[in-house]
Amino acid sequence: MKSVSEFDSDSPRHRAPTIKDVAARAGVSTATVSRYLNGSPVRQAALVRDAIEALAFRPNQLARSLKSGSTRSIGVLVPDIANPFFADVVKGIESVLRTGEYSLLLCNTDESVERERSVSLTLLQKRVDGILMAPATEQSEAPLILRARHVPVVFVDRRIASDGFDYVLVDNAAGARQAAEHLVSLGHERIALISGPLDTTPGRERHAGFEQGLQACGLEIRPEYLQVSDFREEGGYQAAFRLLATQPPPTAMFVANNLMAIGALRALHSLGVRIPEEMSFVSFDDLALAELTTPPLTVVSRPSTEQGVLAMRLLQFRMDQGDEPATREIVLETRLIVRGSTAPAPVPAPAT
Amino acid sequence: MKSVSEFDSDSPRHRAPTIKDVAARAGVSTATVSRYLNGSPVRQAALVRDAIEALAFRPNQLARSLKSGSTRSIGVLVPDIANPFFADVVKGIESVLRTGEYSLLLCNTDESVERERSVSLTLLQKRVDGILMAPATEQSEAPLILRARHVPVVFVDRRIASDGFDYVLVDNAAGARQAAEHLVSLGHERIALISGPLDTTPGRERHAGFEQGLQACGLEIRPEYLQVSDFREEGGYQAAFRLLATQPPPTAMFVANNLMAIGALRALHSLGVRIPEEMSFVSFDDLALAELTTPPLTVVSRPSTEQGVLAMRLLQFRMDQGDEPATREIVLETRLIVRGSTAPAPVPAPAT
DNA sequence: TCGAATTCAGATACCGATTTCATCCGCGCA
DNA sequence: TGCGCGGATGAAATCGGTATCTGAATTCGA
Repeated sequence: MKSVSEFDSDSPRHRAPTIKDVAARAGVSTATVSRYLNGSPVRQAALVRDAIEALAFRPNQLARSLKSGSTRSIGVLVPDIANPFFADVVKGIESVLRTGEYSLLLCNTDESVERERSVSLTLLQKRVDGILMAPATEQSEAPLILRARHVPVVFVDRRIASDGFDYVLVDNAAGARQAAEHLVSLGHERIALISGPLDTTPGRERHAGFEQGLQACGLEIRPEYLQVSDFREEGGYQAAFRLLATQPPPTAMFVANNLMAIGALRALHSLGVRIPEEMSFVSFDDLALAELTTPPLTVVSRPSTEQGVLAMRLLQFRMDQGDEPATREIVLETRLIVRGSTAPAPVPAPAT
Repeated sequence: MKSVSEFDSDSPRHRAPTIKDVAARAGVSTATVSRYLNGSPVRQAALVRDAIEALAFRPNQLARSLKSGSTRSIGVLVPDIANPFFADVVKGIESVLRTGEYSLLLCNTDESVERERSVSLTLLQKRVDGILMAPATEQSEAPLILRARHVPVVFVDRRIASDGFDYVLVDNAAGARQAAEHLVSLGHERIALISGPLDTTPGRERHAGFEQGLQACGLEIRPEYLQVSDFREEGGYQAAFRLLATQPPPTAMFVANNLMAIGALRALHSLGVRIPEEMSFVSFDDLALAELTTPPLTVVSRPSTEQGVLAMRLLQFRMDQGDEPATREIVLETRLIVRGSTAPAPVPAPAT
């Protein structure tokens, strides 16, 4: 083999230039280049700058992170990025990230604890500086693994059973209660509920809040009017179908999230059920076209993007503070937006 | 200061265990542990396994990546994750990732070339193995920087001016043409267009396709019926308002994406314009509630999630193949879904 | 003009893994 | 019993940066 020293030293085929290449070109040591990069005063600054420019050198963040212990990246675990709510949350997170140099590692968990676990381990290996997550269930163990490793974790929208974590939540119970009271105040008595999984915070709290709201008005939810579903469009579709098959059918329904609401509406639509004449309809979470449907939808709305923003701020704080023991919990307000999909009950209840 | 050697060596306060800790505990060398981790036959396998178990050791991916040159992560650049289309694309990407051990670094570019540039540089420093992006404009320079560094890049939904890249696109022109022909076939002549930015592929192609479609039917778009907007909801709202102020107003409109369509619908709604009696409405991209509005919306639909899946597959291929020169271009079909928001023109055109 | 204080540069250890290379061990066979 | 061989092992180099330590050069005051 002939000598290829020229190739070796001068034109590293596809190799990204390293600090060594810069040092050689500028005629200084790598330590000096490193100092230049980090703002220390360097006499030959001009030479170093030119060398960096000429080679289009970009310091390898991996090497930096390995030494410094900080990767400047955070993990975000959401059940479903195609759910507009979580897309909004992620957008909120992203908008705060932007100010710094952090990156966002996004993971879909598909509501699966198994996947949540494996993804958490991967993030652990990748040494993210912090994690924002909406756990799959309240019994998720992944967060505990993370805490054992002292990775800061902030929960968005959902709790887990064990405490000692930071949270950014919304007042699900109050929102659902408002929805219940609204329906009752319109004279409804045959009221149905399409719930989410009861081992998730929003599922449980919205369910409980709605029942509470009814009970406060002296009503109970009949078993046949209760459908526990899965927060998915298809689940909402099926549930609505089952509800409509009961005799007599309900005159009002509350659907516990946006995707199930879409599914339920599709079902009502396909059965030709008129809203609100035959069925009053309220759901949790606003939807892009909610005010443009006919009738426009009455919903329990909440600040989705803000949930993301606040969660990221909390995580920032947590990452800076290290092991501050006090935990923080932010609970945002929901708002009932009454549009046209709810109306007085068709057969007025007898007055007391 | 007193000696704290016990702390140093025995109870590493918050430090994650390293391969060295495992080696010490198992009484072997780090090389052996490494070999065990990578599947080489090791005599003391049981001891090593126990040590790993006991310490809950997880190899530091940073160190691995530094040595191997592969980070097992890819960057994804989208203009707006809150746009349901891009959320679907990302979900598609994610679903392919899942099979392997890759992670996804998500970046919002907000349609800004400046932000796109800075984010690309960050990803470069993070040494991602590949990048999927929907460039902000066709003149984006970020991809060229990436190519200079030999990072595989696949474009989703949008092109850039320079060639030599892989693409997963949809046939925007055909979709827009179909929309145009559909409106003309209903007898419309006063047809308006709300376009996206013309320096983006979908903006340009849908615009051109729609004009072509009209021209093929012997129609021209009147200047006052043309609004070039920005793919955002607010932009669509404004544009629709301006269109409705013309005299005479158009009897039909085509809106070039989902968010602008929502904005435009809001405007029409607030002005009390009846659809389809006074205005036929078609838009590009399906929407979650599109078939539940009254009337249900006629749209040009396309396989969003599939675009993500295919793009990720292409990137996988590209990352495996290295510097295969041949580029691939996948163009998916659109589909016109005629629902109720388009109807015959109110004043029939005189027959030939 | 000399000595002390201050800067700045270079050599080198280090972060936590992988990998090469030389060594060593046990085993089979003569 | 001795030799050779295959396979497992440990020491050490390496990836690309940062940080410490030491030595040299500069500056300043006396």
